[in-house]
Amino acid sequence: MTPAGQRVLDVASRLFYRDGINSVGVALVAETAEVTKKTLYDCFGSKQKLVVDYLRHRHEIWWSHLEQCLAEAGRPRTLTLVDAYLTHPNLRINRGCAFLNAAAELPADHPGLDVIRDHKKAVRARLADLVAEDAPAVDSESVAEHVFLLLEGAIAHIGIDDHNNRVQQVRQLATTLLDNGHGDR
Amino acid sequence: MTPAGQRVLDVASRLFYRDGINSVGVALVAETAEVTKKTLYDCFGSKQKLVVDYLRHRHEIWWSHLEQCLAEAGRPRTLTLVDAYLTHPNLRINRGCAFLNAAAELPADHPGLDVIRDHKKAVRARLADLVAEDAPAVDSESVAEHVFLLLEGAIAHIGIDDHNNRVQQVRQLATTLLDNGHGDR
DNA sequence: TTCTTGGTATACCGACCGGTATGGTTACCA
DNA sequence: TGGTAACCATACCGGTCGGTATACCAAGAA
Repeated sequence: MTPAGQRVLDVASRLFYRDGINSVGVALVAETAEVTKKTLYDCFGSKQKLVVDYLRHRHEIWWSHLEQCLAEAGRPRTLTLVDAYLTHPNLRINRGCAFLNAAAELPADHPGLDVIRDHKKAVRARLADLVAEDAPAVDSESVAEHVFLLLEGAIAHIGIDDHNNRVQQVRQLATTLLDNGHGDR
Repeated sequence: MTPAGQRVLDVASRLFYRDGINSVGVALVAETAEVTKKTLYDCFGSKQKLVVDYLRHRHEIWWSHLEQCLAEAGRPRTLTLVDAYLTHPNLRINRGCAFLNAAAELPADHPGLDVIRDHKKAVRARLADLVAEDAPAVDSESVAEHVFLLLEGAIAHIGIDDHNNRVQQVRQLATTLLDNGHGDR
């Protein structure tokens, strides 16, 4: 990817997340990235593809941050995943989940929806791994689903409610779940 | 509200929820409601106000349905609230939560955001009442928050994932929570 | 009977949308 | 030396956006 293309992607990621995909035109993206529309279209071909790349890019940043946190962390690493939502330096999570937000405004046939589904599936699967690792005694699938739902609920509410400590609450709830394994059966 | 105005609001509710607020123009709303744009603007004044009324309308429909379910239900009524998300006849919940979706695409200064916050706060408070009623022994605030997060997570994923039984899972988890009161402290 | 209310139909406005066309400039590389 | 790749600037395209203007019509109330 060329420097200009990288700049476009970075700017698009920031603006799409902050203001919504449909509210941000390609002209604004190009102008903010100090690039001509021609260059933008030479790099991405269409807004649709730019949106897909935005989602993929966002996933990659988040995923590599997660894996790095996991590599450095001690047990239980399930809580490390929860913490990763709070500690991320690059993507400021203050408008909820970029993927849920995108899913809310993209048309039903947009290829970006596949990226969103894959992202959620990946997080959900990684979470199941970690729960199985942390609490082998409990029904890990069920506890993973439980924690996943809590997390999704908390993140969806970031930027809506004022009190952002919901993720912290999820952390505490997850701790209890790992201990006594409730949510099984 | 005049008959034409009512028709506009009904159509707008359906289209805004199905396709997203920013993707639906006032011209399409007017045309679908078999009404002139002039009539639409006589009734609502602006798209912004139409959006606010859409959210309020959606809340009122949902709320009256909930209260009716609660009036007819036996204990525990916490589960009745969960069920209400599944059983609603009028508003087909197949694209996630209308309020979370709207919050994802509205600009930060849109007055509709207040309606969204109020709606969520109301549901959250009603849930706390019901938990206190169903399980007086447990820390009702904490369990209510727990169930609320589960519900929000499940509803946010309707229309993204294929398997829609997440609300059913929440029902089961909530049952367990009411029994043993975990999530407290 | 006149006047207000709630409509109709149509045409228009400026602004913005995603996307394209033309042409020029730099810099590196064979 | 010549060519190609990565950019720049600008202007334009058809279409849609939210919103307004003009003019007409029908029914119920004064």
